[in-house]
Amino acid sequence: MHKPAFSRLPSLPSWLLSQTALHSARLLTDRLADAGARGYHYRLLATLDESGPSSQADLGRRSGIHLGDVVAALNELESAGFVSRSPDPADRRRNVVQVTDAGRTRLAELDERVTAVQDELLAPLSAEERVQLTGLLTRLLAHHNATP
Amino acid sequence: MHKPAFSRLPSLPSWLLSQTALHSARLLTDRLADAGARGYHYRLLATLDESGPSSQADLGRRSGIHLGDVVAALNELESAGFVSRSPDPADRRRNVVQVTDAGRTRLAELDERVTAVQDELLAPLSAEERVQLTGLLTRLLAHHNATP
DNA sequence: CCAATATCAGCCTGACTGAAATGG
DNA sequence: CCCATTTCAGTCAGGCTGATATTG
Repeated sequence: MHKPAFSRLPSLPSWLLSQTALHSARLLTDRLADAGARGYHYRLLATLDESGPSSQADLGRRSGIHLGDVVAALNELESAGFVSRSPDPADRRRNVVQVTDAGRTRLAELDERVTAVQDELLAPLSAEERVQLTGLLTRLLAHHNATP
Repeated sequence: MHKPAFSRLPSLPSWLLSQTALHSARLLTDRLADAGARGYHYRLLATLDESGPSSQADLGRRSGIHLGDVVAALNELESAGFVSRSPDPADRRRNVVQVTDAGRTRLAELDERVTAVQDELLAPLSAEERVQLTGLLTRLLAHHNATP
């Protein structure tokens, strides 16, 4: 027989990763969309909150979002009043991007949703298993980020 | 201080999943592209090889590829001579899709590449850790596939 | 002259939706 | 009449590239 007793896709680690990541992304996108936000908005607000006022280029590097996308997402965040852009007096090529008070409130709101998603995502795993999983994934990520 | 000592993104399971899946997808896409193939081609050939001649609708269900995309990918596979479409005599709405001999050779070639990618992907993990990881991911996937 | 910045326009993949035509 | 099938057209998000103008 040339027919294997298993299907290969569901047993491939690359498949498992892509499928679980897809479920995860759906959960996240949906929860954020419920609040009228996208993934980029959360990532930018979180990065901005953690590293303080930055130029757009720095923001892109730290958040891992490409500059073109940073521009578009910041336009949206600025329209909603969650960030402010002002020219840097020290370097007039730059915009200094800052989180507003409304932006901090927004971030807290999104943080809650993101945390809820983590719990939904890992629901079938025990606390120890969650630590195992994040540990293994962290090592994989470190390895592949180190060797491009 | 309102600034946490960690950045939250790298510690979120959903982030770890999406990033490792991204690396994985890049590895896979690149290796397949080296042979002039895409992910859909491999998935369709593998599904076809495992479940035998099928209608396009069945193929889509089994491989998890949407019908519109099945059509496009089959067009490509048929042009390359890896699959053949013929009208089903029993139900003339259907196309029966079959793998050709060239298609089986092609699948073997792609299978090798896919296997190599798994090894590259899991390089930093020991054999036991690989089993751990696939086990945890399999449980996550089963859970989320069961509760849509 | 060169480097960095900000912006805009567009490509590609994968997942997904809707409409239309045809045959059972 | 209803339903399944096939096909095409198009949406959307994320990741990515290239060109341009401006400033240092």
